[in-house]
Amino acid sequence: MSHLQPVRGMRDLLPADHRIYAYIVETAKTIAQRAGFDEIATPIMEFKEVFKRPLGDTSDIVSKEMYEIADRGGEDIVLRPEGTAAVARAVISNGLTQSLPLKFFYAGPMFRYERPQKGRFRQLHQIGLELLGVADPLGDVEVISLAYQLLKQLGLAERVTLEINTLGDAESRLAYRNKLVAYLQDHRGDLSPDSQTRLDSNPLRILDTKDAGDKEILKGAPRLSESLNSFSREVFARIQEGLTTLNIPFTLNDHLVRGLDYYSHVAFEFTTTELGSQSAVLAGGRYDGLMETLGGPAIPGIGWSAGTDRLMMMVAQEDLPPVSAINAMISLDAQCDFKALSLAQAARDQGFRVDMIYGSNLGKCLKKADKAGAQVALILGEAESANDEIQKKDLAGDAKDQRMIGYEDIPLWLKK
RNA sequence: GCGGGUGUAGCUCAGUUGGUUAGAGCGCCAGUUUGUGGCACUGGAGGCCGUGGGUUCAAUCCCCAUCACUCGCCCCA
Repeated sequence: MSHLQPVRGMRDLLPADHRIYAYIVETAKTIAQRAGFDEIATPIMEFKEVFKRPLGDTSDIVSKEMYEIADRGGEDIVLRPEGTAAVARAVISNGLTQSLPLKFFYAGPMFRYERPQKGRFRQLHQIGLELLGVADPLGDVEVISLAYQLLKQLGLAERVTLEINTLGDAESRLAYRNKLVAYLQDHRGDLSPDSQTRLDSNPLRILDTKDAGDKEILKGAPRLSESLNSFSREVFARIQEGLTTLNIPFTLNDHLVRGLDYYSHVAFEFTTTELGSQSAVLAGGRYDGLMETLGGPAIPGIGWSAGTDRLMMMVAQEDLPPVSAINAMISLDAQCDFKALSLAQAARDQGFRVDMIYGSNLGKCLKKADKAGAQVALILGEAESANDEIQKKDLAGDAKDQRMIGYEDIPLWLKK
C-alpha cells in the first residue's frame, strides 16, 4: 500500500462511484430545472464572516467545524461548510434582490473539519435548493415536494421518513425561549454539562438532546407548539395541508430543532436508519432572518440541502439507468491507425460511443474490447483498408457474426 | 474534540505461540493461438506485512507513538 494518501476525510470518486454521484446530481438538476430552479455556483472559499454571522458563534459548525485556510493576505478564509449562506451572500453581492422570487439549485463540495466516519466526510458534497422572496407557505410546500420528488425518483422514498416541525416566527420563538429557559433554570443542576452550556447559548437546541436525564427533564417542559402565536400556527397548518394534498407522508417531531440559527417556521428532515449513526440525508427549513443577518434586505427564504455522499450510499449501481453501448475500433497496422481513428470519430459524431482499442495484436485487442464490454468491434487491417472496407464483428453474448462492410454502412451495424 | 476496533499483493483475506526465500483466490501480464475475444491449461510480475521509534542475537508478529480507515459519542448532509 502506498503512503500517498488523500487528505483526511477526503476521497477519490473513481468512475464506478462517480457514475452514481453524477446520476444523483443530474436527477436533482432535472427536477429543479423543471420547476424553474436554475443552477448557481458560488466559490468554494468565502470570508469566514459569511458563515459566522448567520450560523451563530455557538453553532457547532462555526465553533469547531470550520475548515479554515490561512491565505497570504492574512484574511480569514474558510472552505464553505454549507451552501445556503453562500448563496445568500451571492444574492446580495450581485444585487439580485430586485426581481423576486429567486429560485436556485446548486451542487458541489462543502467542507467541515470534523472526525470522519460512515456517511461523514471532511469534504462532503451537497445538492440544494433555495427559494428566496416567497413568504407564502405554498413555497414551503413546493420546496419540500421537490425534495420528495428527488428521493422518490432515486428510489428512496420508502426508505426515508419526512419529519417536520415548526419553530414559529420570531415572536413565538422568543416567547417560547423565555418559557423554556425559565423552566430549565429550575433544573439547571440536573442537566448534562452540554445542555447547561446551551442553556446560556442556544437553549432551543437542548430539545434534541440525547441525554436520558435531559430527556426526562424535558418531559415536564413547556411545549413549543403551545407558544406559537396564531399566525405561526396557521402557517404550519397550511404546510401540513399542502403535504397531505400532495400525498407526501410526514411525521411531526417537535424536538426537531435545526442546528443553525437562521431558521424559523418550518424545519424538516428526511431521515433513514441505513447510515449508522448518521440519520439525515436531506434537511432544510425556512430562514426568513438570514438575508438581514448578512446585511442585506429582509427577504424570506426557504430551502434544503441533501448529502450527496449519503445518498450515494443508498443508491446501488444496479439502480443506474443503462449507459450507452460500447463499440470498439481496432487497427491492425500502423498504416491504418489514423484511418481507423478518423472512422471512429465519424461514428462518434453520429452519437455512437466508439472506444479506440490499444493492443499489440488482434487477439489482445479483441480481449481488451471484450473486457471493456464492447458489443461490436470494427477491425481495420491492411486487407480491409485496401478495399475501403472494414470488418464488423459482434462480441456480445454468443453472437459471432462477422462480415466485411463498407465505411458508409458503419452506422447501420454499431450499437447505441 | 472524546472512546473502541482495524491496517499483510491492485481487490478480498489467510499466516507467523518472534527464527532463512510471507501465502491463497480474484485481477493483471505473457504463452498455448506471428489477423480473431469470452473457456481452459501453463508460466510470470507484483509486498520496506501503514509509517516512525523501542525491546531483542533476531520484529510483519511484542511495546510506544503517529497516520489512515472503521464503529460509537458530540453534531450534522
